[in-house]
Amino acid sequence: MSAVLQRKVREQMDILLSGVAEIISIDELEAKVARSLQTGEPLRVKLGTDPSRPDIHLGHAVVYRKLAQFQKLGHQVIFLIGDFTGMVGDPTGKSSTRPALTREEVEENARSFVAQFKALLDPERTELRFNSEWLAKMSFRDVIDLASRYTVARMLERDDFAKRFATQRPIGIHEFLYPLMQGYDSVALRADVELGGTDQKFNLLVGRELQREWGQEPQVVMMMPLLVGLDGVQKMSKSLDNYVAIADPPAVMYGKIMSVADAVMPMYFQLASGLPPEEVRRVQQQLSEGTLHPRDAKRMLAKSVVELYHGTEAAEAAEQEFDRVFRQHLAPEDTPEVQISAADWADGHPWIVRLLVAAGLAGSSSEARRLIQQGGVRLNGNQVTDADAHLEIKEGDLLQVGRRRFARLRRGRA
RNA sequence: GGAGGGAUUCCCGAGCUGGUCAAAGGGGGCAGACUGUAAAUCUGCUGGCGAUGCCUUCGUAGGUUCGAAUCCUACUCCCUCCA
Repeated sequence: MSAVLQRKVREQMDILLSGVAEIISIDELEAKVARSLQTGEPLRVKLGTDPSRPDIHLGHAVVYRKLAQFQKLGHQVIFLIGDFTGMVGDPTGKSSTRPALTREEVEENARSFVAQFKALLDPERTELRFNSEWLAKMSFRDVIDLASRYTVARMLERDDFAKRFATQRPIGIHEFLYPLMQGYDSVALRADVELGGTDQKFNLLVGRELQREWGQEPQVVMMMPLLVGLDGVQKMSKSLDNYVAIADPPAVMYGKIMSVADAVMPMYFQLASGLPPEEVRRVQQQLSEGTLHPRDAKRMLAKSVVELYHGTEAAEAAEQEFDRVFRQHLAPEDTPEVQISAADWADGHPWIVRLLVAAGLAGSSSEARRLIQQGGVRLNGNQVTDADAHLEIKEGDLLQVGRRRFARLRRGRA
């Protein structure tokens, strides 16, 4: 290997290995990168995704950003939508079966994915594929052939299967097919590298085995750390509602990140912020030394993440808005206006309970009463204490429940 | 194929010798205090209704009873064990 080539390989490897949780194997990746540089043939880098949930959150983004690095280095990235896989229960989940999607839904979700990852990947240079392309064509004979390439013993190496088998909980035969399908995707795509979270290890490795069976060079598998959710305990997921979607509007995104547990801030800086590694290290050090207030660190974090997806201007606006609402306890700039019907308006002297329900700040009059009793209701900043009160209101009055739910009152026509 | 266990309010889960059960406890959520926006902690609330009472809820449909989440019958759905 020439010195020049060696240096180029080194450069790519430095970038590609940053932030990676585990890779199998470094040597194989280095060899592939070197060969790619020599032949000018880009590496084929695969990322599979579940199409049933088209919301990309910061946890996914960790992997997407790694994919983007490959793309920037000139490699061919393949965004695989597992539309066929979606019909089988995913054993990684809590044995909940994924819904089968219609053709239309799949296509719509695909568009949604592209729209979302535009902030990270260049759609023009991204190969978008669906695994039904090859899986739907397989006959039962083909499936048997595929199944014959793997053994039950090896399947049971998978942690989830092993546990369920040991505790005599059911394992559907079809669940064995799931890793096989994902692995076969790598064969069909002739993947050089497959990316995934650390929880995907088993499936990713099956891809290597199957590629060997089909006479291909096994893919390198690169696993990214799983980002914990906002609660700082469980992994980020939509169903746990502890996620930040990359499509979240700036203000929402900023607010969510400000609510992240302090303990996981360093991890967020590392995996989710757009800040360079040196900067991240500096912040982490200052935090541990106590020279940087955690709140200020979190502000930096929130701003940098919003900046990544929405730009500097939006990030600054989000920060100002946040300070306004949460530090100064003022109503947000864009306080939602609600139309109060004439009946509920009651000539400017509505029953407060009714008003709260009409404004959408309480789900029922019982709830409205409770909120008042607990001292959580304010009209123009004045606490309302009497649930039977008929208060005087006028256009533009501000009704507030709790610390952050506001409504600007407007008189409706009807 | 055989034997048995269970379905309770947003979730988990008591209650099931019939009334005192809108139903314990925990979780989640909401509100209040504290604060850094938090987290942790503490307190309260958590079916509906212009309400010291009334209405609807305990898998579904019937029945017994003055009265049923609690007893009986049928049905539906889950689960465990044996084969």
